[in-house]
Amino acid sequence: MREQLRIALQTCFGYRSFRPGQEEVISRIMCGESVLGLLATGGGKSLTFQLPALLLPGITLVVSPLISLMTDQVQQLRAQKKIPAATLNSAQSREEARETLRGLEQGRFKLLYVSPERLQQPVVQNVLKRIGVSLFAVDEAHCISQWGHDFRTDYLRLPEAAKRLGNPPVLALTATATAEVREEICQLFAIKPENVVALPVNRANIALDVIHAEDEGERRSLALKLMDSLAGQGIVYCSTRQAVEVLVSSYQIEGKKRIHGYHGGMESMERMLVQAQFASGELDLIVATNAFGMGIDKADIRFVLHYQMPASLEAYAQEIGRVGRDGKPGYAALFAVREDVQIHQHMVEKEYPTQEQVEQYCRLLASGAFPSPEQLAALEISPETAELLAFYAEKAGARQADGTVVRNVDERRIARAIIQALERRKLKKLQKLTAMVRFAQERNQCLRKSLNRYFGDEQHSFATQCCTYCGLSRDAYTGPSPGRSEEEMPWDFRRALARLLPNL
DNA sequence: CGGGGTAGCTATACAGCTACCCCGGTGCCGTATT
Repeated sequence: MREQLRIALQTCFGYRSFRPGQEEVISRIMCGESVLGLLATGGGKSLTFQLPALLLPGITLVVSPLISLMTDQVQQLRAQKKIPAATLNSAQSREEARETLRGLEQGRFKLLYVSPERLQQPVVQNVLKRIGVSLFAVDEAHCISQWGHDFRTDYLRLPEAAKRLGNPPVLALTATATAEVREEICQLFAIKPENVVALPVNRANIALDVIHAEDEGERRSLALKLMDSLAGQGIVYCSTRQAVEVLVSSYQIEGKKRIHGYHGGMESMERMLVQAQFASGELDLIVATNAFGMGIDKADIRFVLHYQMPASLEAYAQEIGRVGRDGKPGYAALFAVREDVQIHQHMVEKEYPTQEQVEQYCRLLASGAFPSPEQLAALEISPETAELLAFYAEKAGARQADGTVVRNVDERRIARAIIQALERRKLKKLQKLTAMVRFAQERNQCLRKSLNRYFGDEQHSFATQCCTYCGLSRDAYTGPSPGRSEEEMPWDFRRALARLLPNL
């Protein structure tokens, strides 16, 4: 079989050999096993379901978190004309979606990309059931633990969907997962421990730096200097949209590089444009919230700065992991200011409903139906929170198969179950935050070891430089970057304006 | 909790200060609306 796979790889994709981990994953899938693949992004993750898609009889379903990821991949596949692929999502017109469904029924596709939300729709499930799903792939599977438990609960309904589709083998793929997240994914999809294919977490070519600053002012001047002096293209992560806007404006006053902000509050067209400009090298610096990341398939990003601390070491690892995929030296610096923990604490607090809100919600359930939008608004429960409450209420047995509420539901028991589930999640989030804080406040332990150990990796080798505490020369990463020329009119104009009107 | 914006005061400076208020991340989907 190994030989067959190699031939398929050569003839269909034009590669002579597999990259680390790929063959391992694919051969197990072809044996009908469910697999969890922990492969570095850019390491050819998508090939591990694209190749089986060609060899397996029915259709391969790919659950993907972002519309942009789905359209990108489908376009690429169509351009290569190797694999007939399609996607279903809300960016399409009704007509397009109908056409895709028709094509599916006629067996015109081998690969279908969908969001977890779309997969919940009965129409979609029925069509898939009829044509037969041979492989159920979940791309960026860390989203299950990262988002599933709070604002995208449909992620947690994936195992149920797989069951309804006749239990095809599942391939869950991600780049970063702690032992705990691995366990959760394995349990959800009944993946055997021996079918976890993991590559080392350690990124030997990235130097890890932590820069302690007393206050916001000191941090800002240090960061602005660093942004200007580091060589190559880079990303600066902030934890709020406001911080992004402010940092971009202050950089533009004196900074020399081509820079742009990026966050979820921007128009989707602008976001696409900015990402494309960064990819093509027309921008040197992106200042972003955690919205910027997935789907960035750029090998030569030279540095990532964390202007503020992220909410977990998972997020941190994912974000610095975008540096140096080409294997050349890269640099990651985290600015540590004590107060940064507050914003994350606030978000965790805000995210979950109060005990009283849960009780009132359950009282409404007891009256025989899921609360209406008006009732939810009266309780000051956001639509996202309502979704979360409905999910946990269902899990506690408050919902019947037809979608209505169970008669004479025990409101107290349901409320208790929901509150417990929410408390558990909240505690987990706070523990992750604590681990992140500990890492940021570290004053002598090797950062590489701390980070790798968090993910259960004991391999700590490094290529050029290790970390702040093992000794690090920042000068090694400075140098000229493409930058913008001084004569460039629009930029000079903008700079002059910024000087005059710093608040614009 | 803390950063940033703004109103308002002082009192003559094309500001500086304080007190106060507001807001804070990640994305599907579908329906109503511009």
